[in-house]
Formats: sequence, C-alpha cells, structure tokens
Amino acid sequence: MNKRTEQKQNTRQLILRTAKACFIDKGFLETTTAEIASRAEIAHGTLFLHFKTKEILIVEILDNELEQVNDKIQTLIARTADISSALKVYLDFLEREEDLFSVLARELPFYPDALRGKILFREAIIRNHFQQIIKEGINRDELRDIDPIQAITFLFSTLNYYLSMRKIFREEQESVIGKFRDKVIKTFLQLIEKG
Amino acid sequence: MNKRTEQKQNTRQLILRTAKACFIDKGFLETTTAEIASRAEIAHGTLFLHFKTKEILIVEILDNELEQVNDKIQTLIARTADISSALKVYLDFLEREEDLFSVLARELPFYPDALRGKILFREAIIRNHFQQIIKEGINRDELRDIDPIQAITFLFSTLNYYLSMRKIFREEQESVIGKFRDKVIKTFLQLIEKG
Amino acid sequence: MNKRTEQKQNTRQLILRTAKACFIDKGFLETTTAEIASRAEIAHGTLFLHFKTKEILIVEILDNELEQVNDKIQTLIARTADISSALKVYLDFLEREEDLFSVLARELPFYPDALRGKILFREAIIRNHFQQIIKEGINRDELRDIDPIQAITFLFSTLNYYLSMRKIFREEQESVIGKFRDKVIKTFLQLIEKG
Amino acid sequence: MNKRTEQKQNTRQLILRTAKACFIDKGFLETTTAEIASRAEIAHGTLFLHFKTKEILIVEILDNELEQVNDKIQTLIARTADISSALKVYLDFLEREEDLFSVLARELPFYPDALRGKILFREAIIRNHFQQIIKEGINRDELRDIDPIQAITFLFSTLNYYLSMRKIFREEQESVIGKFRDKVIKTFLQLIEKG
DNA sequence: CATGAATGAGTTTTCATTCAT
DNA sequence: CATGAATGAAAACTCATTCAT
Repeated sequence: MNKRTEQKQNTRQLILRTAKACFIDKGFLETTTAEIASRAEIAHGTLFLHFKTKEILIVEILDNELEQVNDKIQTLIARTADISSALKVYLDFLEREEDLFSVLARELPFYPDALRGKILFREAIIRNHFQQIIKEGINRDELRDIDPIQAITFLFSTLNYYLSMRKIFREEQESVIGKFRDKVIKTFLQLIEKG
Repeated sequence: MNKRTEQKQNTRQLILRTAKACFIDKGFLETTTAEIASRAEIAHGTLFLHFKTKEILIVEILDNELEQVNDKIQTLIARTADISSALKVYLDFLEREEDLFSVLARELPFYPDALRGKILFREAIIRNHFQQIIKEGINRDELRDIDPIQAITFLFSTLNYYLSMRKIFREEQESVIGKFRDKVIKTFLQLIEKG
Repeated sequence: MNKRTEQKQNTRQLILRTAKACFIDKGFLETTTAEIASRAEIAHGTLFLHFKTKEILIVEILDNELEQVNDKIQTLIARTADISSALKVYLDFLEREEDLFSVLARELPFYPDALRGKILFREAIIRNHFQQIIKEGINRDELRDIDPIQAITFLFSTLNYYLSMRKIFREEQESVIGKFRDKVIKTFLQLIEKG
Repeated sequence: MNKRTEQKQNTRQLILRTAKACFIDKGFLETTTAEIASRAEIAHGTLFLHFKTKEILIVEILDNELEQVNDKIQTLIARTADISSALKVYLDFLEREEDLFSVLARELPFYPDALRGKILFREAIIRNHFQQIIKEGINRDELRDIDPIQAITFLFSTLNYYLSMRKIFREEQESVIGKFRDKVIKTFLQLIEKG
C-alpha cells in the first residue's frame, strides 16, 4: 500500500469513527453530513469522495461496527452453553454497547432495505445461538416444549423495546438494560423453564 | 348545522383522511404538509387554517384514531375474562388497524414527548386489562407465578416488533399480525400456562 | 338614519375602537387584520366590508383619532399665551396619550404617504401655535432672536425621539414623557430665553 | 490568499454590498433574503452559507459600516475643539452617509435589542464628544449654563428627525441634511451661545 | 486526493384579501 | 349586510450533493 492509499484509508477510518460518534449522539437520521465533516475536521466534500452518498456511509459504518460487535458477542456467547449464562453475557454486552444499540433499535425500520437486511442477518446469527441453547434445553427436558424461534423473538423484541424507549425508561445517565436486566432474565427463565 | 359549518367539517375531515392516508403511506415524519394539501386538492394555507401546526395535525389524527380504537378494543376485551380470548380479540383488532399501528410502532420514539405520552397512556390501559386477567389466572393457579407486568411487556414488545418490521415480514399485501398471530398466541400461552 | 345604516355605523365604530387598542398594543405594522377581527368579535371578512384594505383602515383610524386629539390639544393650548404654560399643557397631554403617540412616533415613516401627510398636517397646526407664542416672545424681547420654526423643530424632534425610544427609556410602566418632561422644559426654556 | 478564499471573500462582499443597496432602497425590515440573493445573482442558500440568519447579516452590515463610519467621524471630530467646527464636520459626514443613516433613523426602534444597543453605543461615543466640547464652552463662559446632555439630545433628535423624514423633506435626489444643515447649525449655536 | 463554496429544491408557517353562503 | 373558509404568494431557513480550484 503506497502512501496515498494509506492516507486515504486514514481519512476513511476517521470519517467512520466520527460518523459513529455522531450517530450515537443523535442517530443517523438527524445527523447531517456537514456535521460529521466538521466534527472530523475534514472538508464537507471529502466525505463524498469516500462515500458517494450519505446512505452509503450509513451502510458502511454500521456494517463495520456490527461486524466487530458481532465477533465479540459470538466469542463471548460461544463459551456459554446454558441459557442463563448466555443471557447474562448478552445483556452485559448490550449494556456496554447500549449507546449504539438504542439508536439502532429506534432507527432500524428507517434504514435502506439492504442495510436493514445486513443488520438483521447479523442479529440472526446471535438469535440462532440462543435458539440452539434452548433446543438443547428442551431436549434435556429442562425447558418447556416451546418453539425456540418464537421464544427468542419474545426475548429480543423486549430488549429492542427497552432500547428504543431508552429516553423514557432510563433516568439520568443510567443504562436501560442495566435497569431491567434482572427482571427480564428472571421472567424469561421462569417462562421457559419447566416446573 | 348550516352549510358553512358542514363545509368546514368536510374540509377538516378531508384533511384528516388525506393526512392519515399519507401517514400510512410514508409515515408521519416523512409526510410534508404540502403533500397532504396537494393530495387533498386544497391550498397549502388551508391546512394551517384547520390545524395550526403540523404537530397539532399529527396529534389530532392519532388522538382521534386512538380514541376510537381504544374504545373499540376496550369494549371487545372487557367481555373477555380469559387470556386466550382476550389475545384473540386484541390481535384481530390489531390486524384490522395494522396500517396505522405499524407506522406508530416505527415512529413512536420520534414523536414529541406529549404525543408519545398520550399514546403510551392509551396503550397502558389495554396492557392493564391483560395484566388483570393474568393476575386472576395466577390466583386461580392456572398460570405460572410470574410478574404480570413483565409478561405483558414481552407480549406487547413482540407485537410491536412485528408491526415495526412489517415491511420485511409481510409478503404482498398480507398482514403481519395475521401471519404471526397463531404462533404468538400459542407460544405466549405455553409460556405462561402451568404444566 | 335607518336601522341598517345605524348597525353598520356601530360595527364600524367597533372596528375602529378595537383596531386602536391593537395599534396601541403592538403598532399597526405588527397588528394583523385577523387579530383585530377576533378581538372585535366580528368576522374577519366584515372588516374588509367596512375598510377595503388594511391601509384604508389605518388611515381612517388614525385620522379619526388625531382629529379628536387635535381638537382637545388646540382647545387646551389656545388658552395659553406664554411658552412655559403651553409646554406644560402639551407635555401633560402627550403623557396622557403616550401609548398612542409612541407608536405613531415609531411608525410614522412607514405609513402610506397620504396618511403621513395628514398626520404631519395636524401636527403642523400645533407646531404653529408654539411658533406664534415664540414669535410674540421674541417681539416682546423676552426670547432670543431665533427662527421659531427651527426652535420648535428642536423641541418636537426631541419629544418624538423620547416617544419612539420609549421601550428603552422608560422603566416598568412609567411614562417616558413624565420621566423627561422637567428636563426638557427646563432646557428648552433656558435655550430660548434671553439673559 | 488563495483563489478559493479570495472567491469566498468576493461573494461575501458581494452579498454585503448588495444587501446594503437593498437595505438603502427599502430598509432592512422590508428587504427579503430572496431579494438580496436574486439581486446578487447567487443562490438563495448561498446567502445563508455566509450569514446564518438574516439578523446576523443585518448586524454584520451595520456593524461593519458603523465601525468604519465611527472611526472616520471620530478622527474628524477629534481635530475640532470648538462646537461650530465639530458641527460642520459631523453634518458633512452625515450628508455623505445619508442613504444609510436615514434608513437607520427610521428603523432603529424595530431592530433587535442587541443591535439597537450596539448602534446606540456607537452613537453615544459621538454624543459624548459633543458634550465635552459644550462643557468646555460652558467652563470658558462662552456657552450658556445648560445641561450638555440635554442640549445634545435636542441636536441629535433633530438630525434624527430630518433623517427619518427624508422622503418628505428632500426634493429630487437632494440631501436632507444638506438642505437643513445651515439652519440647524445656526439655530443650535444661537441657542447655546451666550449673549 | 482534498477542499469548501455554491447550489436549489424543499421545509413549515403567515396573512391580506376574496367570495360563496 | 355579515360571515368565515379558502386562497396562494410570500417568508426564512436547511441540507445532501456537485465541481472548480
């Protein structure tokens, strides 16, 4: 890689980092390209040199971000074979990345189709892990004989709900997930466990 | 009512109808006042004669709509004392009003505080009804000893999730709620029922 | 005068009264025709039945008002033959009508030519009275040999200045004229008097 | 300075020039941003690139203009120690800048507080200079023992009056100040001088 | 490759005036 | 004669995108 290409990569990464920060602050829908550029201390036009449209930038940034995030969460969850630990690990993770995920939860329906598809695909991998654990639990006769897919939809929808309503539910700078994690885990386990 | 008042009411209703149609098509946030006016074939200024601001128009529509809707659903649900019938009635209802509710599910986090408050208040009344039924079920020892509030959050979050992701989940002009209602009901009942 | 004409006159007077009140509150330039109508509790269109345009209304109202006002002030001033009493009488009068005159002082340059002409004509009559008194004072060798017209321009300009800057100079609901009257009278007399 | 910066400065100056011309023609209050843009042959949006709001543009123009103007007048007046020369210098100056000052005289009461404050502050510096000269004149026993502040208010109010009524008083494209300068100077001197 | 000035279509809202009732 | 709903031409301001430098 020559110097020029390297420099280009640097700028590119700078834009991605800055855009993520803006995104976390106000969501992508309300972030303007001018704002990103000014916060990254680059020219407004430079942004369009790297990303032809605002939409392409959104896609890139979220894809990047979620790839990393997914890697992490998969590594973490892979080590957990029982549903209780998996839940804890996942909610810990969501709590740490809550700034990002609450924006995502709110804005997902407004993203361009392709992007939403990618995000949901990544989510599906995690969902799948939980579904497997549940299936095994059912097979071991520890869990009720429910549709694992549906059960996980209940769980993820609830987390999504809290995340998207973060403004309302959280007080001060507290975490929504932190606030509700114990109740959610407890109830979910009660619901699926036998006896 | 004289002809003038009648005519005014007509225009008002025309605006409300047209705006509702626009909102269902593109959401409240992306619909412009100019678009509503042109689709209603009235002058742009006329819209502001009837509704001082775009926000007031949105509130009016949703408030109107949700009042009717809430009345209906309360009447329907009031007659149901067991959770299974209540679920059926409620999902039937959501299915019929799905066009509106899917927009609402997506956009709720972006509405002005006051409006979001009103909507959530109305929802709370319905949630409460379900919570009561569940409490009674628990007391009669038919349902597991779970936190009714949490259980209902699971249910409503899931419905909200399907509604907000309608574009993705539904095929053709089919209803999302219709598509998932049986699975949702079945799983939810399985989860909360004893034995 | 039949009943219809009488009624029309009533409405006309009502509009004039109400418009004057609005005018005093916010000036004519910032008063809307809709506002006048609503405050008069008549239909917006009725206003245009009596006064074809907003401009015509302004002209009418100020003309009416200033005619009365002028009659009063002429009667009052006519009785005063020395400059000191005339000044006191005039400033007392301005203080009482300050609400109206401060708006006029500010907005006069923006009024339609014909109206401004009428207003200035009325003012000229009063100015003339002062000029006469000064002339006599000069003839009696009590006052310096100055151009009476210019002297009166100095006086009226100053009063106009205080009136137009009322917002800045007056504190609370106090009167600007009241606040400065003694200084103005004292200085003006010092300036024109001999010795 | 590179070509870009230069070009930007050009556009900025073009806007300022054009806006000043518009303002002189119709006043600040009645000039629209669209009009300035079209007269400057730039896009409407470009104007807001250089000046965030119309108010900022007005402030910028007046501040610029008045700074220059004040510097000039202070230099000129500073050299004059007797009231007569100071008056001549000041009126010459007003005559040259009459286009701008007559708009200012009319519109001042309608400007936003901050702007009006700045303008009055600048004026106060000049008023103060005159007051000093008068004080010294009084001390040297050449002028009557009057309140210098009041005397200067009489003078400035009169100039303000002529400026604001320019449309009426001036004939053709003649200057109002030019028309009245001799009379004003003469009368003012007569009024304040002893003997 | 980077810049950032310029664009222009779009946004909500206001208001004097008209005209069918 | 009175009504008041309807009009439509403004108004100030925003923002993703382009292109000459």
